[in-house]
Amino acid sequence: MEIAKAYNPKEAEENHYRIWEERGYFAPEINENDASKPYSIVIPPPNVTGNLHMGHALQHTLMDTLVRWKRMQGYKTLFIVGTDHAGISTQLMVTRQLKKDEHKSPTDIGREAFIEKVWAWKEKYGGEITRQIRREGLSVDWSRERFTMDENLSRAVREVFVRLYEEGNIYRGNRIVNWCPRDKTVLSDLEVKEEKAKDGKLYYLQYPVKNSDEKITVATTRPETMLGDTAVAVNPEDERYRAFIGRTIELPLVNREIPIIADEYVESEFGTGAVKITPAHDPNDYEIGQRHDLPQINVMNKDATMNENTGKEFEGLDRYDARQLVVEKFEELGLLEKIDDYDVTLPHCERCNTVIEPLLSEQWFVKMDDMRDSALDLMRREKSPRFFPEVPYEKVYTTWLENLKDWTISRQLWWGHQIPAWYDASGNVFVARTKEAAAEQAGTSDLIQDADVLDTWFSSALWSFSTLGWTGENSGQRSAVSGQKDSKPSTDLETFHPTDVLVTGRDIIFLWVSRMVMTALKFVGEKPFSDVIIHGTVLDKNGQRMSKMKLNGIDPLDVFEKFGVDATRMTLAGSSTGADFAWRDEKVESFRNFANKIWNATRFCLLNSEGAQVDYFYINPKAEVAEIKNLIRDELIDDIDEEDEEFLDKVAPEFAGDNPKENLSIADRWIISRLSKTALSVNRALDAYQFHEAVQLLYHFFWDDFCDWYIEFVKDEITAEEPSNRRDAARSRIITILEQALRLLHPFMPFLTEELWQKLPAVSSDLHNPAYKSAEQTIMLADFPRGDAALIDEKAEAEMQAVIELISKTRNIRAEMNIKPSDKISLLVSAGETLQKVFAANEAQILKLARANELNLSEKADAPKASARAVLAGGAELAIPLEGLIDFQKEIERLENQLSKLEIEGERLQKQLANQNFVERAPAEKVQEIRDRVAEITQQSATLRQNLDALR
RNA sequence: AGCUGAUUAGCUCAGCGGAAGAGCGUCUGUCUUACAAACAGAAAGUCGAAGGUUCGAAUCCUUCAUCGGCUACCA
Repeated sequence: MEIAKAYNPKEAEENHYRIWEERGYFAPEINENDASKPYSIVIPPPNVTGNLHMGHALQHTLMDTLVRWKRMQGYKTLFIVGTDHAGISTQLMVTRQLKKDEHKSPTDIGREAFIEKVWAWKEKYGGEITRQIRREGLSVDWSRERFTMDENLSRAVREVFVRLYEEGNIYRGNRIVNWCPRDKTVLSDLEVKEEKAKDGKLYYLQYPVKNSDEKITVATTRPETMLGDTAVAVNPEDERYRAFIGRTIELPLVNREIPIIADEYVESEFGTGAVKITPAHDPNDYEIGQRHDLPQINVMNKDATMNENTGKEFEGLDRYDARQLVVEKFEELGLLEKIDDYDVTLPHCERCNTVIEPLLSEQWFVKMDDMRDSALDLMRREKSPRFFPEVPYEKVYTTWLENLKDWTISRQLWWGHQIPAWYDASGNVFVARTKEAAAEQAGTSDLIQDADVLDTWFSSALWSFSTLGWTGENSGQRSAVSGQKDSKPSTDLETFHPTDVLVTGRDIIFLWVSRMVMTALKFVGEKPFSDVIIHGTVLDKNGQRMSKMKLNGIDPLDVFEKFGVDATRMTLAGSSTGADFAWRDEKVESFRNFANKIWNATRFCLLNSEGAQVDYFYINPKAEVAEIKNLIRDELIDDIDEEDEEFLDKVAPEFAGDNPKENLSIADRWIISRLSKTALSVNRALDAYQFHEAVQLLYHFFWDDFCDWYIEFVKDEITAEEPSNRRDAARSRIITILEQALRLLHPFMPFLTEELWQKLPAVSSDLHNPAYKSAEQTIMLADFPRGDAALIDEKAEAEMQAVIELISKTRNIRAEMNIKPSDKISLLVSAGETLQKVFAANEAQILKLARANELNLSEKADAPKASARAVLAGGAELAIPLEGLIDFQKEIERLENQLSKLEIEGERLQKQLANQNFVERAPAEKVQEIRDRVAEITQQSATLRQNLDALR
């Protein structure tokens, strides 16, 4: 068989995905077993305009690993993929494009034409992210791909909006909101991020008090807002200002008389203790304004220029120019007391980084109280969803919910779900599922739809169920949208909701996770997912966050190119769950090397595979006997008495036993035991979402146990030139173990494992999980090894350990005594009867791996003085005669070194045993364990001392 | 300001009550018939500091230090 000397990831990555997809392996329908339990994950929908970054690659890897693992276990798996229309980002991008290509703004071409442009743009560029998802190897069901603006999902949005409105949980209100002057839209609190201003200043302005020479100084960071001041507030307890309360300020520049009021909100210690109040431009001032019934004077336009309320000098000026001018004017008037440097953090638009202007505006809001309570209730009652890691995210989630405020959902954009509200000529509002329904309510079709669209996260909040056909399209059954309370949910929704686990970053716990919980509870009546995995952040190699600004981002596609997708996936899955980690190419490199190791181990097996086949009974012969017994018993049908059973016991092994499957060597039983333990542990680790642990287990099983020891141990047998049953059995055994290992690795390394698995002799769909019997052969559908506890063989492991120790200590002596690799040596080993047998059984391997030409076993070896020595476990001793080669002084040092290490350990343990409290309180096994170890140390030390004496 | 997380070998990180691990790097050998992207061997850490709980602490508690994250406020 031709097989390349090194693994080339590209080939495997190009070949298999298309086949997997075409043959429908990703769709749940591939599962033929009606009794299969469902397992579902919805992908957090990336922005349709987006490109894959490391955060995606990480969460995608984790999700795909889980889905592939569960699919192989026979679950009916659905991995839902889709994209988000990402209102602001997409609109920004298309606007930029429009400007570049046609030198036009959206308003130049009008709403309808603009939206057409966005759709066209989406068709053209929106596929990028989905191509990248294919590149990652994600086993998502493309036949169910969704987009948040699909008709069905849009219907779900309107349905939810109308229902919330009808019960009074959506309302319109005039409030202080976060306004982005550049995008000219309102933003929710979560779309605003706080950033330190570069050179913040605190301006001290003096306001003259009417009918006096006195002035009150107020401090402000935004002097331009003084044009909209309608009061000055002080703390009622503040002695300094008590006399001023109730008097009047003559507001400079605008010549308006405003009152001096008292309010608890004002902190006397801060600034001057007197605060200018601008109810239309500050949330706190707004509150104070409400309490004192102050007028609200809006002084800004939507683009943050000053408006007509500010007078001729200011009108039309940008907010920062206005600020400058206000300060100058105050200076001219002699009313500018001082300007201090001041650290101030300002809200910025998450998308365009413009400084947010708080202003008063009419918007749509969702009242969250009821939904919030049910989410909190779910957590309290069922501790659901379960967060991984639980600390700190459960608390983060809960605390946020407890302090939840109403959600601003309208956006002054064109790209998105237009709000299903219509106005008649006199401004009455009609909220309905369709324009027709609104017209019916209104009694006229002369209606204008609300121009605003909904927050992108409004549709994302419904993702867990809107993608599964909540509006009825997948079922042929009646739609949930008909408005009839008794309508039934669709099949996908019934089967796959709630989903099993959500994998996401911590930045959207509030934006998305919590809202999905709330909407699913309300509209489906159940939680959207059981578990939430919060993964860490991938940082750059200096531990900094990756960002476009800093240009320190690492493009996953570059990494795929350089090291392969599988190596990248292993790197990502191998990072500790939930913890941030610094990206290092060296890490991927080591997994690239691992992939190559797997490739070459397989290559070795394949180069020696004539006469071999994958057959699980080679590593579990008892299972074959049991199966044959079952087959015969089934044939006999009628009552089977004890005699028959005895007969079966005798006959069955003969049917199975015409080959040497039963003749397992110590090394065979050892590797089978290791394999079983590994499989058990990998399953356990994945159950607990401990991906990195599973990765470590697989890495070390494959490289250390399988490659470094097992292959070396059976190499001679497998490469024997003469064909024989024995050789075929050995070849079948190793290839069967390899095949099991490939299955275990597949969820992490899908491409490599499929590529190699397909090359193995006699693989077929017989190896599939029973749920996929009629599918064409693929490792994707192979049964995931559960690990058989009955195949764990502690005796074989201990015996193999003794052999490994003998070889290792020999190698150690060779290296330390500078014995040339080509020089053969003799091994004199003294050991008890049992160990002698073990060593004898592995003589050939010991000689080969230790580069020795002689293994001399005895109860008590009579080694020449000129020998290098080592003590072994179980009271055994190794001596290597080195006449003429040995440096006695050096050998003495070696032995003294060993002795001192043992003595240090021995002393520590002795001390522990001397402690009455320890012996009485520690578990008996622990105490025994230490006693055993002390006994061994004592024996080994004695031997070493004897050897030393002999040398001196 | 509040709440959180981290601090373990030169680097990146596991381990989270029974006594120190990995990968990379370093040093020494080696083309030993799958793999030099490899093989064999070795060196390297009073587990941030100080107290406490415990028979026993890297692991639990308290305080401190340094570095992150989140939330809120900021006239």
